[in-house]
Amino acid sequence: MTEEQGSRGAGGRPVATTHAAIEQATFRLFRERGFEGTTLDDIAREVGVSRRTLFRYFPSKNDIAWGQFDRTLETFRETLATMPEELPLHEAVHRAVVAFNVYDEHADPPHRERMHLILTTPALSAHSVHRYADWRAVIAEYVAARRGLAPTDPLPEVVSQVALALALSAYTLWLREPGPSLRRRLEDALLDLRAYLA
Amino acid sequence: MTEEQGSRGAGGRPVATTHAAIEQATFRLFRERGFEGTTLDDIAREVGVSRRTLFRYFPSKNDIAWGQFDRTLETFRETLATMPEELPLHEAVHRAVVAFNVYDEHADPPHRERMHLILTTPALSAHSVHRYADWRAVIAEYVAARRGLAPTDPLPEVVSQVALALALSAYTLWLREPGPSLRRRLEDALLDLRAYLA
DNA sequence: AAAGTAACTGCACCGGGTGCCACAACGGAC
DNA sequence: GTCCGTTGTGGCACCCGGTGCAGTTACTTT
Repeated sequence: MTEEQGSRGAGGRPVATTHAAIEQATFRLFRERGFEGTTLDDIAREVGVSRRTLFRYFPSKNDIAWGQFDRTLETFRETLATMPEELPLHEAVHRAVVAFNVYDEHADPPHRERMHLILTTPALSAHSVHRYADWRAVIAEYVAARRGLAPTDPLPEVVSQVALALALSAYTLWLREPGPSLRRRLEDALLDLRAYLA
Repeated sequence: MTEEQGSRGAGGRPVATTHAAIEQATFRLFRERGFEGTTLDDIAREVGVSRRTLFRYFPSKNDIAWGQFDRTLETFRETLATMPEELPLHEAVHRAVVAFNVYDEHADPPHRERMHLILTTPALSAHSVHRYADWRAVIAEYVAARRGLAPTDPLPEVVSQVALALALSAYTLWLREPGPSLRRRLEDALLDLRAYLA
């Protein structure tokens, strides 16, 4: 449930809802009526707040689907930071990516439902570019730090783009049919790439 | 200028404009007022048609920026199809990607301006996911055909995603500063990836 | 001149998103 | 208990992209 309201500054009107509550109500509606079939008025009514208030919690309808992704990015950054220096760069990045994606397997709403929604809804898959850019920036920073480069240099750019490409392939295949685990899909994607380039 | 109106069926009111005319007027306005600062009413006025008519030529404001991309995809498909069978798969894909992107270097509006607009405007870079998906599908089909797989199998999926990743890296670097040519950037991206994985 | 046809226009409407301001609900000071 | 500062909420007006529909315009054919 991930309680919110930690360390609320003194005074002021109490909040009427939480990110988590909005997220859950929203997913419930998306499940029933689909993404396009659900208006922000519907969500506001379901949550019990005004439409205007929704925008104080999420900057757009699209963003609700990603929840507080920026929070989990912090975890990702830490995971990368704690990778042993001895590990080859590609190995460190790969392990961190796997750890990051296997991590919130039991999130709420469930990982699979969220990713399925995102990857099959046109508006969401388009909007997600911005979340992916944030994710890539984390990788680019790590690569740049380890190689003494700027995050805007060629290598960090290429590595972060390719890492995303592999992750997206893995997710697409994983969501299409309930065969191998996501972890397995991620491993296989890398193997396929290596075999392809060899 | 790419004249349109080839083989117009008999009868009916003549067209009031062309895709090319709309594209040019639009880029002029984007250059002056920016993407967000330009409304569809502005464009319609500039072109000399009604707002409603714009939607008969382009499905959305975003799509104007890509022009008739689907046409150029046909070229891409043919380029791939004529690659020698003897060439290793990765080599064939790579050469086709390079040829495709160096091809319309002298397009109108200019290649560089278009790509800069697309990659720096948030709404456009998000929307472009759909064009990229079309582009990837062409690659996936080729890979599938050569390997006797379905386009939805792992290898075609991974290869098309990675090819896009490399292309996007190359474009990003190419647009950021006027150093090496786009062709060079594409070559280097692949070299960087190989070095990274080695 | 009339009929047929294809494209354009105008209008009403929907939904996401924003700026602005008034108001509600709390805690603290006295 | 009252007043005050604080902070989130609510309502409203408005902008803009996008769609459905119905009517009109301009050309070709017979």
